[in-house]
Amino acid sequence: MPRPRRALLSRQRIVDAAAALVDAEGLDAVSIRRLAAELGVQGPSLYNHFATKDDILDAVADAVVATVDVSAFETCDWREALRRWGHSYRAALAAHPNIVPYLARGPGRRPGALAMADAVYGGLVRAGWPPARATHIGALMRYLVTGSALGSFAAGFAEDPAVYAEQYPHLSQAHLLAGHRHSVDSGAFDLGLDLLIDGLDRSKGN
Amino acid sequence: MPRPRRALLSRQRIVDAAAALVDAEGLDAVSIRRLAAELGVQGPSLYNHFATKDDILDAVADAVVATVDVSAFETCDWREALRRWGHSYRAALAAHPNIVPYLARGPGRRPGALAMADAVYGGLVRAGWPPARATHIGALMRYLVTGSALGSFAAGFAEDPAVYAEQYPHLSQAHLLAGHRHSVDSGAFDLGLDLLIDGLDRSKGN
DNA sequence: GCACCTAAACTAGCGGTGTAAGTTTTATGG
DNA sequence: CCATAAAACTTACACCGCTAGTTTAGGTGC
Repeated sequence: MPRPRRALLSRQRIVDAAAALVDAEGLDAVSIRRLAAELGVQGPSLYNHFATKDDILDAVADAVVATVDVSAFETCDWREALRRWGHSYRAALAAHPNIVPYLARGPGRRPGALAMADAVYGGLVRAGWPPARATHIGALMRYLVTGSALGSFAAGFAEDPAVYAEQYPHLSQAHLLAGHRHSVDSGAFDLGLDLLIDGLDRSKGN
Repeated sequence: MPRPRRALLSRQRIVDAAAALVDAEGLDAVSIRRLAAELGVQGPSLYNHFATKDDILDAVADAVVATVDVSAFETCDWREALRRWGHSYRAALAAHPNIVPYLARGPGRRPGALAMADAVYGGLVRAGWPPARATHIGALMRYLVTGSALGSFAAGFAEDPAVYAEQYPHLSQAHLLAGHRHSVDSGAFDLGLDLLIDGLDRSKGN
């Protein structure tokens, strides 16, 4: 099949299909040939629209980041804005967990990530934070969100109690963690967000 | 070459070579054949010692985690212990940044990670923290450390100011971040650790 | 001391990967 | 109306993780 009368592909269609495939079957399921097959096309055709496979995944990752809601920095107190942003940020990653390892890898210099950084930094500076401090706060939030979205802490423990009995005396209840996985992970995140915001609030007056 | 008079390989030698290769050239440089070549051997020979490539990388990751110093939980106040552990944990990952994306991916059920969890959880509970809270604190620290070790925040910004001028009004100074990369990243981590410990300290009395 | 079994290397090869090169046909701009 | 660019194609390369089967050295029981 030479050039068709109407284009079969577009950047948007490719990104959408890649995102769906990542969500459904994970990062490893995304190969050029497999993705092309989902689009009814041969593998190398994708290179007419993207230079490399990573460019495709970059676009998928950025699409996820672009869904984060930063509007609170326009309308709310900085405390409430940080809280809403943090929850929205984490929720966006949690909605597409399979792309998170990729997203966390490289620096996010794409439009969605930059727009988010712009809104957050601008909001914090407008609220009176010194630039250096605003940078640290933004970085810190990123650490917390990506760290929590990346690997479940609770899932790191086997469900078989026998694993711990012998060698790890304090982990005798650890096998229960996997069952409460979501509440443990979100509880830890909420704790971190609270400590962070309260601590900043207290330090601001000084 | 059939079986040699003296074994050429051992699990330890393979892990050491893999760690060196990861450190020197990154995760992508580690292929079975390449790693074997470093060891003066053909690729499939490695499968006499490890079942899969991931098993090798797991061992590398666990060796890094095993270097984290948790002794402070035996000798110090929980506040100081958390601080020392946090710094040691982050330093261990920062010393081998290329393995971090791999480490952050999967659950760490290997001996080094479990020993660390055991010491931390045991220390916090001994200090009087309720088990659920101790779990959250451990998880939170992991989020902070892996989040900060994983991707440099500062490196996410291009050094070319022109990138920002048009579209991102608040990021006009962002091109300077890459230059202060380390101080920005460690400053944000230190801020987070301080806020976390101070906040916990204040909440403990209640 | 010999037979046996396992260990640890090998070679060959399968199916899959990302991507480069070159081909063909269609759509479009000067 | 023709030249050019676009968008699909096919072919092919070098590499990937891993399996299977082979060969020989080392250690163990009779």
